[in-house]
Amino acid sequence: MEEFASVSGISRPTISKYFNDPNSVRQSTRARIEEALDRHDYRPNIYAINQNRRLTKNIGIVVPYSTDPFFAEIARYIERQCVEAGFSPTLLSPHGQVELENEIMETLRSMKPAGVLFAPLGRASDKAELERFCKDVPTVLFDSNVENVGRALVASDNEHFTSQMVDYLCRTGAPPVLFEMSTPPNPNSNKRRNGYLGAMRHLGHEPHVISVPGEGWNFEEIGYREGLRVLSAPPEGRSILCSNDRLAIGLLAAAYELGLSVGHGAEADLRVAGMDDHPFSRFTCPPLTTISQDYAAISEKGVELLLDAIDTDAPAGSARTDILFEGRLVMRKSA
Amino acid sequence: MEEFASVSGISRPTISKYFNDPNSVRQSTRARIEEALDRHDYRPNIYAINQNRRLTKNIGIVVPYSTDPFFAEIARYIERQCVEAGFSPTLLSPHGQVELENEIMETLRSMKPAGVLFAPLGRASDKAELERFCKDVPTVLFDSNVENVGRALVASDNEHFTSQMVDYLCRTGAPPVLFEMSTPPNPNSNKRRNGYLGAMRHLGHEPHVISVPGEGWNFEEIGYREGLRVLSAPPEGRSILCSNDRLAIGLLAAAYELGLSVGHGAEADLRVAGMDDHPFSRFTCPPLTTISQDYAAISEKGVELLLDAIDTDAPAGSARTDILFEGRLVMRKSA
DNA sequence: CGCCAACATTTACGCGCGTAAAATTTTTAT
DNA sequence: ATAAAAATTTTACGCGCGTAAATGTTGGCG
Repeated sequence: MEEFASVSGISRPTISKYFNDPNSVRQSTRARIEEALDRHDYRPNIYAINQNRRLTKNIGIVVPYSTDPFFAEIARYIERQCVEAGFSPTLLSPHGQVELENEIMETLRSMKPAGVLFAPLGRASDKAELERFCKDVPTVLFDSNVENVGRALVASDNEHFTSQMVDYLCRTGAPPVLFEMSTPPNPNSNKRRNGYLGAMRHLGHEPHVISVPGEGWNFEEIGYREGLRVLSAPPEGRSILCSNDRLAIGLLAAAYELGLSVGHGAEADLRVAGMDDHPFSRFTCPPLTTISQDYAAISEKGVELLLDAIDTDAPAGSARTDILFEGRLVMRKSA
Repeated sequence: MEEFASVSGISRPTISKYFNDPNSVRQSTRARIEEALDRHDYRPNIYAINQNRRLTKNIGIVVPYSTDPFFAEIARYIERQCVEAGFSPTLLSPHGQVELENEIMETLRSMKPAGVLFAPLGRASDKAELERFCKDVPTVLFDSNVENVGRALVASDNEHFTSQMVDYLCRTGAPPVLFEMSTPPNPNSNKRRNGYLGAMRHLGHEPHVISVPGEGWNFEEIGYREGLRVLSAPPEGRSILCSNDRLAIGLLAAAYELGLSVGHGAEADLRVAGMDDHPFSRFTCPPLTTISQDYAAISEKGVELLLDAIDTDAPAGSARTDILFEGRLVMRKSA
């Protein structure tokens, strides 16, 4: 930088200022710097920068399972938002393992990020550790809630998701049963079950929940395996609402294998609906009726709230900002 | 570190040595350090470390499309391998855009990584830029080849993939047509086409390639849209080999919509096969017959070759190590 | 017991940059 | 034109660590 300062005829502190914010120097100075810049292609050393800045320009993004297309997609949105805001996002994922989630928090600490967007594992998360982390680093939770942790929460209104879908299914046919995991790794499932129970009762129907066994994040596999079992004697009403699209994808595969036709036509054996608008649900057989989450809105709001949190110190004890997004019913052929 | 050195009763340079390699200090010293460590939970500042080390312990991983479950999955394997070898992996993805691929190379340069595992965009890649990058940073290509770039290549034997599948399909029914994109974003498609052509001729059949239009990485969408068109008059022989699983997933959705039954039974209208063993292909309707890539083997070998490349300087002009993995035929119900 | 090698310590410097304070120059407003 | 404001330069220090060289210490060996 010293060298570059001399060849560009400008002092080093000014160059430093320029790289922190090109608009903080005079227009003519900026032009001179940028001219010198493409003659010598100098780039400041990020490590030296980050060592000396108390706050780096890094933003951590944590998703529970990066190979899940849903999380991959939303992470992609968030990354773009961060870059546009002038930050460097880093994506980390514990792949469903608590120990890795804790390791990730350690890694993040040493990255001294300006802020973190965190989609926790949920049920499995080490809440004490998470709470301690959020005390030190401005963190916005997304997708999945952990009570009283973080500066804000941006998620879907999962209760409303199910009630929306239950409304639709009841309006167009028999009341649905709920197909879910008995020990879901993610707390959203519980909200969805509550939404289902409430909506069914509100409409005067008796709720019926099918809780299937299964551990971990292999939702399609669980949906398929348990689907084979459950569908050998399809539930009365023959309308099935799956707790999420990935379970539905497995269930559809099971229905297909059993020779059951799925759809909303009179001739169909079964109606199946999911939730999340998983990227693949457009290509299932038949295409899956579902509730779509607004990826763009969630990620935008999440980043916006994080940037707020970053430049306003946490007023200790102040209430967390919680924002829930409603879903959009996507009617396809499965229900 | 100064502080920690004094409370632990050991000199700072020795502490520094310890963090670079705990085995480089005497056993008794190591014990004393580690004892002090859990009393004061000190952690060295990575930015200061990386500034002073000529080579960081970072490894860059680049995949063309991180939301594609195939790449997400292989990236996950690679990340794990890197961590086990004591490195810090960073996953980056251009999401199909060349400009972003070039930006990523810039980002990587400033990260001063020990090495990079790079799955290039392929056809779209800026080859000159990529070549320059690989001159400066030890890089191992994977998945997709760019001629004479990088220190090694670890990929699937794509020609063999198709010939393997063609053999199978011909042995069990009519010779297949090849369903592919006319302008695939990835060069592997060309290898696969060549494999198809060669295998068909070798078996004495006339090859028949259906090249459908479509841009970008929305393979399912293209497979679906063009599938609807192509399957309105199914090709003779009614055996279709798709250039990759994602196209096949779209094609299966189209077949389903058109009421065509897919399978290898006598009563089926169509046989469909894919390639890659996409995580979702077990749950298509019917489950997709495909060629599986060995994720674990590819990632292991890739990391191994990169570590080699890292501690042996590139003998200028020396030949690149190319390793191709054979696929395994996965027989499911679609063909 | 004394010697040698391996390991630790002391001392010292430098990495590339942020940043503060004071002095100076340039720009803007009056 | 002149004063005030804004931007820049000069000077100087520190961040937290790697690393080299010289010196000191330890433990095992004959």
